Amino acid sequence: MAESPHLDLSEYLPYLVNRVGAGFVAGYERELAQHGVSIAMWRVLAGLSTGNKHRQIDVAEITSIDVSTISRLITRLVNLGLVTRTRSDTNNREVSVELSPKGRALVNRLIPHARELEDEAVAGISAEDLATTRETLRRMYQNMAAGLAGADEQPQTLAKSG
Amino acid sequence: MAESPHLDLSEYLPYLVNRVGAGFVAGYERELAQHGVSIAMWRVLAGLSTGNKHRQIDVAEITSIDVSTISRLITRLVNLGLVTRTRSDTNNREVSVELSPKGRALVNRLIPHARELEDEAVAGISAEDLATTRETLRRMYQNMAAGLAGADEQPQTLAKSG
DNA sequence: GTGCAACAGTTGTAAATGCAATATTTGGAC
DNA sequence: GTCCAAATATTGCATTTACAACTGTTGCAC
Repeated sequence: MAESPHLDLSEYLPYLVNRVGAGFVAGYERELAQHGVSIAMWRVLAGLSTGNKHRQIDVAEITSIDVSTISRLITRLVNLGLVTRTRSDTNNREVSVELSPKGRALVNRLIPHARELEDEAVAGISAEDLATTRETLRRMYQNMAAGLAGADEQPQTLAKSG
Repeated sequence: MAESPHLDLSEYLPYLVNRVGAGFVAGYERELAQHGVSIAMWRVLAGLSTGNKHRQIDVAEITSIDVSTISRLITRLVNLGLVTRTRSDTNNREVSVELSPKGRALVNRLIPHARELEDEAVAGISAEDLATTRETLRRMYQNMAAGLAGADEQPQTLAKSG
């Protein structure tokens, strides 16, 4: 008779990671609500604040949110005046999504709170350990992206909520 | 005129963490589907596999899933025969949730795959860095739990999806 | 040029989720 | 004992989400 396998959650990375992720969400949600945006919207805005123009498919990749959800989120953000959506000049099936001045201003107001959220979470942890953790998380992501791309079919982005 | 604040996502922990979390979800989803369970169900089963009996509120805390969602999830798991739900002997408003033998067997079958998922994600990363990362994630979680409990009201668990 | 597969985005639909309201039970305070 | 607030679970309901189907566009192969 084989031994029963056992999973120690306090050592299991998917558990540790997702639990901290949920903590970040819970911690930032109320702040965002005061500014009239959801976590998902914030993710889109934060994604748009980096780099230049983005297609919706790029935003989906950056945020790990499904393209159909991105489509609807962008519609709402456009209606809120935070984002502009224009047909790409070069490619007529693509769309160019950008922060509007109002959206940029909102992001600028939110970023300090985002920093604060991170600072509170890492209180008492050494800069060295944090650097190691960041690098490890980046490498884990690379490993998973490679693994998903290689696995049978399903060559696309590793999306799916967060 | 104040400078525009800027958020470098590749260094921002909430981003790095949630992106890896989404990667784990994407990577494990298909495996779980073959066994007829969703990610949320797996989280509940994994939570129940540790320790002894659990009330639903305990499961909610462990899994970072809302109590109302847990209530419905448990109902489905009971219907699948994977879990038993009985009124607690000692306290009649509580419920005792346990893995059934069938549920235990399923968890035992799933755990090796869960390990594999983790192993693939950490390929090429030193044991030392992983230990640091695990410990850092635990400490971040503690910090956030403390922060949320202290903040104004809202003394409960830092739940909310994952 | 034509045809066709891949790409980008949108929309329909069913399922999952969270919040608020509710019911029930418990454990003091008095 | 009675009363009342807190704890636990469930249910109603509106929102969010993902998957699949669909439309339109592009870029090749020929």
